[in-house]
Order: sequence, then C-alpha cells, then structure tokens
Amino acid sequence: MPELPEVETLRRQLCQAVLGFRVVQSTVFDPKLEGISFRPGSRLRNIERHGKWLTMQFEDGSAYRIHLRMTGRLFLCRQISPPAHSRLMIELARGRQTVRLFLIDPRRFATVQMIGPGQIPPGTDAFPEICPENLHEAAVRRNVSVKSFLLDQKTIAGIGNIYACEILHAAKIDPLRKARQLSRREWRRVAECAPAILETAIDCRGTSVSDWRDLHGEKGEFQHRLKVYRREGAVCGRCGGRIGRIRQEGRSTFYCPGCQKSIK
DNA sequence: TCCCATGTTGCTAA
DNA sequence: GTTAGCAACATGGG
Repeated sequence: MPELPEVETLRRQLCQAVLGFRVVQSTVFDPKLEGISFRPGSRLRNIERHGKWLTMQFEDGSAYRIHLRMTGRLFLCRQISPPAHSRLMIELARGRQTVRLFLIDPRRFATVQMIGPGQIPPGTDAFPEICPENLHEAAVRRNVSVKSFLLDQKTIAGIGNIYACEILHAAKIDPLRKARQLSRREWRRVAECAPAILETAIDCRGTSVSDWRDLHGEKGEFQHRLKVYRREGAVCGRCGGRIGRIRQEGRSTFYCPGCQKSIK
C-alpha cells in the first residue's frame, strides 16, 4: 500500500541518509529481477518521486525506477544478512560508512527498471498541488466513478485506495458519483483537500494499517488520523453518521453516507 | 482444508 | 477509445 505519502517519506529519508554515497556492490535474490545491477563506484546524485514511482539517479547517468506496488518496502541498515523476503540489496558507502539498502517484498509485485534520462511516467503528480480546472477537464470525458478516477494514475498520480477514501470524505463527495458529474466547485474542494491530506500523511511518515514501514523500519502515524478508511461501523467525526463500506471495481471503499452526498 | 480478502498495475477482451 | 476483469504473488483470517 505504499502510496504517494509513503513513497515521498522514503525519498526524503533516502536523501537524508545516502545522497552522495557510492555503490559498492549489488545482489539480486529474486530471479524476477535478474539483470538488474548497479555499477560499483557510481555515486548517488539525486532521488526523485513521481506519483508512486521512485527514481534513483547516479552521477554516471544511470537511473533506476522502483515501484513498490502492494507490499514492497525499502529498508536501510548496516546488517549484512538479508531480511525475510529480500529481493535486492544495494551496498552503499561514503568514506568509512557502509550501509545496505534492501528491497523487501513478500508478494514480489514490486518492479525495478533501468531507465534513460527524461522518462517520466504519465499523470500529474498530486503533490504539492492540484489544479482543479485540469481535474474538471479530464473528468468530463470519463464515465467512471469519482473514486476510480482518483485511482487512475494517468490523470493524477500518487493517490491509492487509502487516500482516495480520505480525500473524498474530506471533500464531502459521494464516491459513487460519476467523475463527469462533479461541478467545478466540487473539484475545487478535491484540489484543496487532497494536498492537505497528503502533506499531513507525509509529516506522519505514512499510514501503517498493516505492513508499511519507513526506510528505517519504523511505523508511520497517519493510521491514527484516518477518518473513514477501515473504519466501517464507526461514528463519523463530522456528522455522527455511520461509516459504511462498499465495493467499487473490486476494491473496498469506505465513506460516510451521511455527509458524502450529492449536495453541493 | 478451502475460500476469500488485501494495498497496485498492466494486459486482455468486450 | 473506454472500461471491466483478471493475473502477478504471499499471507492471514474465517
């Protein structure tokens, strides 16, 4: 479940910890990642994020794009022995300091690819701001629910199931509404609520509802601030109604039928 | 034991 | 072109 706030947390922590470090060696444990190798001696120049994608750029021009999908994690430590479900290890050093970056991923959906310069995935990043006019314009041609629309990375990149539910609740929008039916005013509410929620979640180092951990193995804190996600049956803090749960396109949606209605 | 659900995305087929 | 459904995989719960 790493979504934008979780990936941004990793980006910031990696910048803090290993920018300027050089690759000592790398080891692939999972045959699915066969062929991925990091050139020894290359220096980590920059780490960027676009949506849920993380890109590590080295001074020799090489760049690697990582997507954690469902259960992927990055774990930075000194230990040599790979933790359970390790798929890749990069040993990095600066001076006498040596650290190891593990890609851990029980379900093995995460992807790592070498990319050339300027290859940016589609979609406008949802952080730090969203243009409401762009949302409205992109939505008018879409016959999908607003929930599905927010999850579609080709329009707005970075929002997953947890934050889509939270954003729609904050913006008081019924997740069942069609994206094309939202007014400009409603899109403005989405464009205001989304970056605020994402920023708070980043400050909390993400949402640890199940197995999310940050770069150093610590839980995030945003799970304590969720208003609807996984709160089925609880009382809505805004209207006193009951949080409900429905299925949309095969995925759970949590929302408050009391205050997420079609009324503008 | 079996069946179902779980955060994501990309491919296939309607 | 758009959209629904499923596969990729492992784990935990009923």
